[in-house]
Amino acid sequence: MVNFNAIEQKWQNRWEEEKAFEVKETKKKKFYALEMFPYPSGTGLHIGHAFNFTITDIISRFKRLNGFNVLYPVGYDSFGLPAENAAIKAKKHPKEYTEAAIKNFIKQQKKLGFSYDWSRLVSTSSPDYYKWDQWIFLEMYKKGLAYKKNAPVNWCSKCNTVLANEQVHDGKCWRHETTDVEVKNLNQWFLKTTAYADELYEGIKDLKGWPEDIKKLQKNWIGKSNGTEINFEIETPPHKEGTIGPTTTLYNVFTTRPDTLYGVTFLVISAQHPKLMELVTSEQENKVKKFTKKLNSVSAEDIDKLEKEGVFTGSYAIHPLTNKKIPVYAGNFVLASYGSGMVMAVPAHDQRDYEFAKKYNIPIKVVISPENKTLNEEDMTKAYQERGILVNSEQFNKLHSEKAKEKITKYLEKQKKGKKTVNFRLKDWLISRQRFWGTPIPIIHCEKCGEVPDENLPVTLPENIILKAGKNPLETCDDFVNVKCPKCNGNAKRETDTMDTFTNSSWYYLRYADSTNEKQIFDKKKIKYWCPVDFYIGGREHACMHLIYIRFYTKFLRDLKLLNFDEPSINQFNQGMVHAEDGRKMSKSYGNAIDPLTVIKGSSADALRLFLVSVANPDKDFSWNTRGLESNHRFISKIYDQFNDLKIGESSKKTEHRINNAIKKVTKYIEEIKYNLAIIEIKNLFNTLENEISKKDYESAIKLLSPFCPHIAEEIWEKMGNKELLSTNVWPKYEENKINIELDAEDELIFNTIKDIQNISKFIKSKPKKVIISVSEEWKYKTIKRIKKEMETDFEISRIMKKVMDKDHAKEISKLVPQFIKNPKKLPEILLSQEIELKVLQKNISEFKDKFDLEIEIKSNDPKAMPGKPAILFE
RNA sequence: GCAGGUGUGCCGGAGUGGUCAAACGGGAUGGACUCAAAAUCCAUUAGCUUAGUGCUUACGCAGGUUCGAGUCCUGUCACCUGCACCA
Repeated sequence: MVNFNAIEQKWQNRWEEEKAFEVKETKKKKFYALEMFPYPSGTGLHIGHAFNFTITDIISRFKRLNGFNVLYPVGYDSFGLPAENAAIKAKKHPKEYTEAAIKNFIKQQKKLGFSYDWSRLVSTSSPDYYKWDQWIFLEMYKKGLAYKKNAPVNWCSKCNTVLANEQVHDGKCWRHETTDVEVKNLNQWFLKTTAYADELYEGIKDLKGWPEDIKKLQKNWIGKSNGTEINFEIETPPHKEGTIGPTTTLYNVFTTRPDTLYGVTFLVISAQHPKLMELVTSEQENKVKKFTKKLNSVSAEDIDKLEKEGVFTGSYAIHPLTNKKIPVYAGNFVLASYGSGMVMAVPAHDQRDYEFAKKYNIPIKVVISPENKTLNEEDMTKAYQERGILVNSEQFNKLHSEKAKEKITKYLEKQKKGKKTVNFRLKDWLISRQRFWGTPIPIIHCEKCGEVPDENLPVTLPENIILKAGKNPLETCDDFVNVKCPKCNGNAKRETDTMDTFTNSSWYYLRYADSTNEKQIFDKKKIKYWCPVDFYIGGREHACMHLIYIRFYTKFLRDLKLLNFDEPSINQFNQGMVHAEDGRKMSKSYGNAIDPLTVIKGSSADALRLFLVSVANPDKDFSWNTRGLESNHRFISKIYDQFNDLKIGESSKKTEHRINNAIKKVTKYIEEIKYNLAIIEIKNLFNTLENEISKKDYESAIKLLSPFCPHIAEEIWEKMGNKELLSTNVWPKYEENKINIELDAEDELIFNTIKDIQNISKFIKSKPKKVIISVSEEWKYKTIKRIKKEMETDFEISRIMKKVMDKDHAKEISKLVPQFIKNPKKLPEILLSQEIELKVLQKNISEFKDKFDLEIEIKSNDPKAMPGKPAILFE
């Protein structure tokens, strides 16, 4: 028995000793392969990680062999809630917990044989790293891109703390099953992602190497819409304590359908709108308060799952064009954060508004009519949301919607009652977290000077502290909180919010290029050489958050003149999800999780790697399957055994063809990240290898295998007498002239004919002495006939004959079928292969004789032969 | 609710307009080898069949485009994923 684990250990040690994958800037062309760095959870590496890293390692090894200077770094996104929770439970500092987890991760990653440059390791919870997070924050702060404002959070009154969405279960606190989670407004830090919204949106179309679905998701997420901002005057009721009478205030609403302006019969303000209460009359106050309270008991996430509901505020707005009074409602379906948090409602032409109007008996007014029809309010059962011709719209009647949009907007602009505007769905990024295990925000609050940036970086997390459940521990840590103001040296308090961990992961790819720089965030020259990332691989779930944040940071740092490119990565790849054998999500709670290390112990790292990428295209989900793993392990053992029996000498023409063809195909498939198809080629190659082969050809075969199974490949490579590492050798080149498809056709033909003879032998139950193979004309021209028939029905040749054959065969066949002379290049491959079959059949009579010890005769153009297939007759 | 995706033989999955009853793998059945098993190798694995590169029915369901659809379009159903404090 071969001990694969020992072989793997041997090569992992060699790679490490020789620093085989450590890189420096050189004159060579670079390739930067990056996987989304993991959160080092206490439970260690799972199969999903192994899958992600294997995909990236394969492309890294492939590019390295192809002469690229490959940067393939490794690191850990080590701040975060789970470490904090675990630390609370274990009464330890999260740092301790995190360091142990990272150590475990490193061990596991090494066992899988990834070709990382370990010297560049980055861990975001280390002050050397988060110092630069704070630095970026301050740069943003200086530019007005980091600011504070009120925002809702989930709040548990028992814990007296903010809850993450994850800690809210069915509207209750995760630790207090009977306590409703409240929505509370806190003053929090934001990054102004909206400042780059337009560039983030418009830049999507230039992301040529990104998958279409990710681009679509981002587009919808950023949600650029062109529309019109319309000013509505609202009569504000007298304030309760105030003595002033009713006043009018201007409120803006955003709409993409200004053409429906005359159909507005009410306004709806978001129930979460900060100024909502200013609009509420004393008569309506109780009702409104009751309504908002009901909403507050629901977690923010669930609000849009509620039925569309609302309540009248008591106030009326003035329609800007008709000057009519229209009621203002507070509603649960209007987003406070989109546009101005208030919408104009056109029940006749918007389904949500329609339902709302029906519910509260608000009038419906048709202003858009389908082209040859009239709409009637009474007959409507749902809103007419399509474009059409304007009616009931005074001077704009008879205009088409699109034209009317323009005209109405222009008219409003003239009247100073509105303007053309662009709106984004993208919100500013709330980065404040009321937690301990994150990057401290480097701001000091001084009573005299106000907010003062703390330039004395890094602002580090306190170390001698035991975390407790509940309140943010930083708040109670006096040493951390009480500081002197950097400006006036008076007493001041440090900001206790920490940053969202997504800030850490928004620029880590840059730090890898210069991970140990203490003086600056990175050396611009190094960045210029290594960045942007050539291949960025990770899960699809990051499409809308991480992948937007990383683009945002990139653009910001570019504007600081630190980068000379606009986008973080050239190519993006998203691997599928790994499901357990039972089809469910792999998870500890289901008890169906698979530990990669256990798998390796039972078979080999190479088998695991091979299996992970052989089942399906890596961008598809796939299910774990123990049998599949075993069969891959067997394949590896087989190669190893096969090598021992192999005679290194001369390759036959067939072997040369196979090897060169395999090089061509495997290279193409790896480049397209179609590893599953590459592996099929590799397996076919090894399975059909003849036992004598030239050294060069066999080495090529091993090289093809090496990105997938680097350990066994190195081992065989060494046994062949090579002293240098295979991992840093050169990828084989194929020779086109050695590829000869006729050899494949020959194989197939021989194989089929043998099969036929066997079958017929069985049928006649006796061994014949002579076999006559007769071929009909019809067999040869069967396909031509079909095409002719198709031509009779006015059929376009060029469309069907996409598969082009080479000139020589085209000529031959064009002699037979004059119609094709016009377009000989466009003959289908079907014809080609059958012509070859005929030739090869004749060429290989001798081979049949040897195999079967019988006489074989071939009759061409036999009128008696069956159409469709060469007939085989026995005597 | 909004957005994105997926649906193929017993199973996992290739496949993007014609060489498709469908690559490759797994399972199952039969056979070879063996005292036996494992491993390995070969065959079969939609139905019918006069045994033919034959016919019929098949790529979620219902329509459509086309000479031709697993592949394109429309509708529909089912499932999966994301939705801004998990990372």
